[in-house]
Amino acid sequence: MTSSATSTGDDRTPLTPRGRRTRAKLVDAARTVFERDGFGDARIMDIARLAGMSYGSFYTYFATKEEVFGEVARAMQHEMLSASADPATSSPTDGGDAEPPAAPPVSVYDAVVRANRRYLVSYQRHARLMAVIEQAALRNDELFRIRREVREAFVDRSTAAIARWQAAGIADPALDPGYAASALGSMVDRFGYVWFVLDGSFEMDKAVDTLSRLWVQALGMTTETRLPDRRVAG
Amino acid sequence: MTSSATSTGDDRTPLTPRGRRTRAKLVDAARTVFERDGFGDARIMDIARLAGMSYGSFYTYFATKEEVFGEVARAMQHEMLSASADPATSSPTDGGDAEPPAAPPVSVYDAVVRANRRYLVSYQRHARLMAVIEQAALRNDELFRIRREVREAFVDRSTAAIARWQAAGIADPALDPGYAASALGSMVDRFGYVWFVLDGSFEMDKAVDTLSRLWVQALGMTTETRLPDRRVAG
Amino acid sequence: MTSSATSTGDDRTPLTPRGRRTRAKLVDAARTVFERDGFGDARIMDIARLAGMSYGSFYTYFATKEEVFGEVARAMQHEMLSASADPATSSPTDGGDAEPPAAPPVSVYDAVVRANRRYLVSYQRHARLMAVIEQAALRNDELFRIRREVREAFVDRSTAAIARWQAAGIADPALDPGYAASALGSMVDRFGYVWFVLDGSFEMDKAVDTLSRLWVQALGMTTETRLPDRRVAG
Amino acid sequence: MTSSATSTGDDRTPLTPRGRRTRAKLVDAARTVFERDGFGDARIMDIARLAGMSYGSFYTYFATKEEVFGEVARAMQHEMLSASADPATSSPTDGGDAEPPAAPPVSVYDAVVRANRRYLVSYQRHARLMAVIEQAALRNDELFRIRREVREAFVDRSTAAIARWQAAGIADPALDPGYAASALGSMVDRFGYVWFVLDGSFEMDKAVDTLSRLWVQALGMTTETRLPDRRVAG
DNA sequence: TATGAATGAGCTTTCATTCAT
DNA sequence: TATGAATGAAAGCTCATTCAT
Repeated sequence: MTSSATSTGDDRTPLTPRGRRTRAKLVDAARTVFERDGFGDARIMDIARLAGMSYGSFYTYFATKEEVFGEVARAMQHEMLSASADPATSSPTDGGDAEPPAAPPVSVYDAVVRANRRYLVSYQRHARLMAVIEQAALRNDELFRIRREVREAFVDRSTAAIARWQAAGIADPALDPGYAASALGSMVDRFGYVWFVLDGSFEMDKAVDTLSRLWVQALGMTTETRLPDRRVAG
Repeated sequence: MTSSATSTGDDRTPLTPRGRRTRAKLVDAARTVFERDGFGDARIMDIARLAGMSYGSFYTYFATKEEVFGEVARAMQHEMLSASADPATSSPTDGGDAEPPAAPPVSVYDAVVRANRRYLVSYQRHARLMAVIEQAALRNDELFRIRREVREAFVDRSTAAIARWQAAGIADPALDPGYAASALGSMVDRFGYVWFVLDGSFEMDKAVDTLSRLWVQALGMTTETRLPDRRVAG
Repeated sequence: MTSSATSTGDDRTPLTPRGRRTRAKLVDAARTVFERDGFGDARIMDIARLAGMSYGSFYTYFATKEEVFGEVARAMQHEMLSASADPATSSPTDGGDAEPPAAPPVSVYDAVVRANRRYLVSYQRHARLMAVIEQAALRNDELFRIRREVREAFVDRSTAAIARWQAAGIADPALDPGYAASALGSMVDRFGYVWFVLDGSFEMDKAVDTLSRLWVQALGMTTETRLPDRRVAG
Repeated sequence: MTSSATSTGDDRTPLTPRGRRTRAKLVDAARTVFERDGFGDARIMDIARLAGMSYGSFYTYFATKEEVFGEVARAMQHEMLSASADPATSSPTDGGDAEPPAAPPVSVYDAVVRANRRYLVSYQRHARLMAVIEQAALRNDELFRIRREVREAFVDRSTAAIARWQAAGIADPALDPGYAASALGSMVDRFGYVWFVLDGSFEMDKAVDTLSRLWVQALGMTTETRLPDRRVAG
């Protein structure tokens, strides 16, 4: 259980539509079971039973529990990643899938509000599973690596934005952009955890406003500070 | 008569000094093993062996694996709690055990710096175990309760401080103190996790400075803002 | 009307030429897999895959793994049996399929040399499979019976020859023909096993010469002893 | 199942007399079960049940089925090896354990008779297990190596004896001693197999006499040929 | 016929916990 | 108390065989 969550090389790819349906059912069921029980306590039999089949069928599609978990985890990480674009890099064309086109933000605060709301909404949907992945990553090298990469992708975007704002003279120049990005990213991330996993009681609009206000003020800006012109900063 | 043993109803409570020593060895060993392997993968046999005894002896002192884990967890939470006093409530008399007496902070920033440094230093020592407890808490009601209580103790102190600062007119009155305290507490907490558990590479002085600066600025203060007079606020 | 299918009661008997070809492919593949993995570790799936078909198809032709193994075993025993004719009973007309007609042997030694060479050459081709059958025969009554019958056919031929040579006054009369035939048959048989299965290093001509020399001398003859007239002995 | 039958490094050596007794019971039971079912079909549960305990206890003493099999196999190989001393190397002092001191053999035939009888008696006791080991050796490298070493020890002794007899002018100089030793060893070995495993019907005295007579005559000697003086040959 | 998905008996192995000494 | 042997519930995984298409 220490090294890898990838396929063993046995070709278990289903060949027929029926097989694909069955496999999808298993992945769905696996997600539910992992959310409920965590990785270690999840039972293959529970997954199969929830998917409405005998446990032997699980092995028609996956060699190990790790394998199906890796699939569930990768799918979720991808969703989280695409669901949250950093305000500094977001542009009118890269909005999320189902989101209605909105007017581009003019203030830093507006941009941060949008990003934080998206992140928290996404977190709400995935909270339990993220906690489970977090756990599992501590004992599985591949998951650990994925976990770090995802985080770094997030933080790198913020780091660049902060540096840009410092260059534009609107953010506190005394702050190290990397440290600050990591800290502020942690703030939102952990707030989501406390809220949705530890069952804190918060209200969405107020949470988004508070986090966003803290975010911009922490960097030495106000809720009125306007976004700098990207063409100048880039 | 050195072995003045006090009898209790619980027959697993060690009565003699020798028993107490043996029990302490087991708790130490358990902590090491839980840190290394997590709760689920920790084996009683490893704990007993590390404590230098046969694993049958474990059951002389603890009824189950959960029991010893609870003890390890409680001990750690206590250490964490006492090691980190909120800057707003800290006074010259409630400093940590071995800490040299320092001049009382005059600025909010100084107070926050002290608290954050203490928290991070403490986190460094307990990082792995905290991650393990976090994990276990998701599946164990008592641990979950402990976890929330500790967090609330932290947050409550910060909440009170923020409210006080708002009342004193030095902190942004638009912020909900509870939300802000939770968010900023999350920031420091999660930063520690990223640093010490996910192996981020940071440097202590810079980390403390950045977190503290973000903290006070987020609340609408500066690194120069002076602490209000407690006698007025209380 | 090329597919003149004859119907039988056994619904697994292939009726069409195409079916017969498919079946033959399975038997070939089975032999390869049994040689490589033994009976217990051979997997139906490997057999089917090697035969170039889905493993469900296997059951169109064979009801069980035992069944296909029995077929492979019987085919091999037949090959071994026909490949090695005892020197005493061989005549110019019963030579193997592809063997060029040779002058009939005049000495016992010549006849034994021919038989032993044929046996060893045949053994070389079948060594692994024979070992596998030997193994399986210990747990399967039918295979066990086949195994004994084949052995007895060999030994009976030698027994008769030795008795004839004793009657002709050229072989040691103190020997029991049955015991001697069994012992000398064992010698050649086991030599083949050691050579081809246990990977002993021998050289064909020298091995044949040594075994044949030992064989005739053991019976009290020399490499010069001439074959008696069959008409007299018969 | 392909590589090794050695211990895993976990120390499962029993520490108390009770443990040693239990372990011995398991080894005995394992031998019985392996003889009856072969290696592949032997069930840990059957072994434990026959030893009169729960199957969990098996794992107190052995990590795997391979491990206990290796122990059974090694014990048997050792018994076989010590039970059969080659006539050429046997001296009045190295007789078997329980054998009454006998007058030293004066003829080659006498010496061969003794060795063959001992070998067959020993084979009779171990026949089934030897067959099982033979099988298992084909799929386990360590057993395969042991198997070859034991065989080579046997054959080397005979090879040396034959060479000595050739030097002394009493054995056929046309024979390669190594080939001849391997062939004649195979003869006795396989005869035992046919007799005791395939249930041939033979009678001990006659079998020993026949094999011994064939042995000496095959080498160009008679039942009267006297042993050469070892001091001269050595 | 051919396919490949579905099934579940059957096995190995782990390890928390109990118990006899 | 301390020891370490004994126990068996639980789980993972394999693969021969059945079955729907």
